[in-house]
Amino acid sequence: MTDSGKPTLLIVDGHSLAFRAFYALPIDSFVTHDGQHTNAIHGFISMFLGLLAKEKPTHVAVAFDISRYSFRTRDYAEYKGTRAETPPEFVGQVPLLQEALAAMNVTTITKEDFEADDILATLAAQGASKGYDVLVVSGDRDTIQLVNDRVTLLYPNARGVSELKRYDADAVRERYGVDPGQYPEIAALVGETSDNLSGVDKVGEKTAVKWLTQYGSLDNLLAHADEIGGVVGNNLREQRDRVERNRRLNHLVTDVELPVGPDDLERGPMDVAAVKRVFERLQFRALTERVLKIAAAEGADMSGEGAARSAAADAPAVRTLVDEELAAWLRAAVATGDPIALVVDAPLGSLDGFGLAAGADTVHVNWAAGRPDYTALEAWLASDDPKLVVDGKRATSILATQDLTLSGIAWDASLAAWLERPGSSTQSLGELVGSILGESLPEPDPNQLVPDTAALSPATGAWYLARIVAAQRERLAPSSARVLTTIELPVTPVIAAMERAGIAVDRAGLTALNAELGETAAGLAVRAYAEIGREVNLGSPKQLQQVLFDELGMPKTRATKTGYSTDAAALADLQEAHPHPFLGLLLQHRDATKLRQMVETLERATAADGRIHTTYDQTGTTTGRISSTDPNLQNIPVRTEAGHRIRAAFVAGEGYEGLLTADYSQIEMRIMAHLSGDPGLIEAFTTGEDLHRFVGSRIFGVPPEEVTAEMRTKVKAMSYGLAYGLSAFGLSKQLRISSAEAKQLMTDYFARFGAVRDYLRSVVVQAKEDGYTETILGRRRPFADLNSPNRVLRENAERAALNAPIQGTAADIMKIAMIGVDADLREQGLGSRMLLQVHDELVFEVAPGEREALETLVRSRMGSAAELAVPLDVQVGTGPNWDAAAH
DNA sequence: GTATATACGTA
DNA sequence: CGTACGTATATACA
Repeated sequence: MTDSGKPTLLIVDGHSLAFRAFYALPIDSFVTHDGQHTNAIHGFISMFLGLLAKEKPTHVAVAFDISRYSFRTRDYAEYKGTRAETPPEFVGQVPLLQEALAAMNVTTITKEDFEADDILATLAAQGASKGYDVLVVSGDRDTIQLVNDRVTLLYPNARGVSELKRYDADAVRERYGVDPGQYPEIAALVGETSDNLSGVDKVGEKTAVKWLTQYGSLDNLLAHADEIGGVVGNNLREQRDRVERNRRLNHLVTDVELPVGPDDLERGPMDVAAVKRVFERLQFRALTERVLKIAAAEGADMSGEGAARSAAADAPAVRTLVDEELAAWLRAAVATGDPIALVVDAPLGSLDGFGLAAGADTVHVNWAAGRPDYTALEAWLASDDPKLVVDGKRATSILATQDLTLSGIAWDASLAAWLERPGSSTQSLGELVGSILGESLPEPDPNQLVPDTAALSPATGAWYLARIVAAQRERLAPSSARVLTTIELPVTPVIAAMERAGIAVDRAGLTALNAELGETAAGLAVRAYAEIGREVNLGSPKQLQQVLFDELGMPKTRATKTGYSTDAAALADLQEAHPHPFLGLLLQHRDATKLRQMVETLERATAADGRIHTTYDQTGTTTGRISSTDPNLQNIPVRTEAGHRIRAAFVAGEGYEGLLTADYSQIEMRIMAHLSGDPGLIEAFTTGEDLHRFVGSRIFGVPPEEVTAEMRTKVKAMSYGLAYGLSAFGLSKQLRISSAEAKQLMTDYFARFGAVRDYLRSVVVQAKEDGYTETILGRRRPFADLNSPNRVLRENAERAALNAPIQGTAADIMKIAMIGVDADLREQGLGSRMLLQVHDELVFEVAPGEREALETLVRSRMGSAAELAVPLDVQVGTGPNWDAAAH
């Protein structure tokens, strides 16, 4: 800060910050019309403007690396050798960033044979000696060594570049336990993965600090290395040369010859015309306003250019409304016809209030349950008047706890963000502000018990939300917007209702099963111990490896990162090659323990109402499926005997006559038949013959009745594997047949169903061209690695791309069916309700006397959810519990 | 306490 | 060398 009156020198490591920004901001959200990616530039400039505003530096420079080669790579060729190729989307961003900085009249510095950090080190040393307050901004930990009384480091946190952590000498001492100057000694001992510098094995920060504290310096430590005991001591002595090399390399040079010194870096007025030109080319809008605002404030010549528009990025003031004021506000806001942004304020899960934004008009409403004055608000919430929300399912659920209905959701920023980038993790409102608007919300530091920043008003949140939605509407692909409005928004309340309903469980049954499985497991463990003559932890892969490979001398299995596999498949192989009773007991023990654990989880998850309420994640998958957590009810066992008993514990609740399950049979294969248009496969689904028998008869050239069980098994594995990109190798492994036979099987399959192969190939080709796949309903999934030079990455992406339209279309169809079923249930005034969704299966609770009506409407809605070239077959079953209702 | 690796349940 | 998930345990590091 300049409070001291001293000049402040701000020096930034351009590459490291741009690179951090590149990974912090979505690649696809920042692309100019001509395809130039700009996310790194945007993130950097946004951060940089923040620094100018906050730190008010009098002198500024940004240093860049020239290449990945420097005097350090000559010393140690592998230095930074593990760094991946520069991502293609990053290419070109640095020169543009340099142009932007030039327009802003910021000096950029490079130096052949040195890294940017050396430039920072040199300028920091010069600045400090000339009496500047120096601020170093870098994402490279080596710059910690530059910190002293005059020099402060600003270091980005893991999330990106929008927040910088301030390291003065005290902060470094607190964080690392040593003086800044000694940090490189820690780093030398520990190593730096990102620079490809390995440290002393088994030595982490803690040990390094302990040693340095004890011996005072690295030199002294090395001189007394023989005093250190244990494995680490040995490692230190044996790997001393690594330490010395690391220390040599992480020392930053403070006397690089530079064309400029600190005094030459005084900030001058920006070239407003140039700023506009460059920023226009980069297609930055909000950022242009920010930079022009700063330029104006600093007295740049704005003449003839028109002053920057008034502060659009400043949130308007918030009013808190009650009673008639609120009713009037809602009337007026609704009358405009524009949607109102709504933020439900419930940080701890219970409703505290609302934030509303209509244009720049932002209001806050405190919630007090049962207050009659909220009639207008309640009516508005339940109305079709358009609303913009974030995390609509959570909003819906929280309102439901107060018997409030939320309708009229016209846009959900969370769903839109997910549809645009289904691979990204779910973002909070604050994160969306960062990733979409490139701004940052003032958020309280989560590490502070007593926050020093006031929490953001939900009304201001709503104002940001409206801006986020505007940006999303602008850029979301039309097909994705269609998926949002026709599938995701309408299915949200259906999912929320399933969560609220939960499913009843037979607690006594679970408890009994738990005890029984516990005894079984204990008995199996005792017998297993007897077989090997000692007790081991059967749940520890490490100990099992010891027993199997060292003590029992079994042949080595598939290699894992930490040794050899002991998974079920590996144990089955072992049993064949080297039979031993221990193996069978171990497998049975695992099974019993796993199931027992699952039963216990279910018992613990049972709520006071005797039901289990899972949470569905509508934005948790890349393909469009929903996932289930706390507990996961989409992976309840089904195949084994004990699995059936667990499912039998899911029952109809009080007042219901039973459960009904409805599932799509072979929906993915049907979708594949439709998408490929393969006449053979389409016929398979229209003849009424068993699918795998039909396909088997074609492949093996025998009549359907002569397809043996073995043939059917092979065909089934082949068919299902196709949609996953299964290889001949994988097929041979799974079926335990020779790879020649597997290859022949695939050849025969494609000879009969050639269009399937053509289709699967075309999916990948098209995805390579477009950069994304699309389901029948228009749901997109982007792929980055389809053209990667890295074969593993590329082939993984190819398989995922091949699967995405199939799995995704199935997910779309199921969601459409759920929307239809839910609508019918309400329209027909039925009391039956939807409880669970397991990807291709729905579970319902049947109200008395409604079994037939329910089955009819479920069959109808599920069967007609999509019009494919083959029929959608729906299997329905009913019974007192989930197991009995299955078929 | 947190992160990683392994194993395994479902569609 | 088969897609998509979530959860549990052990283990190593803090």
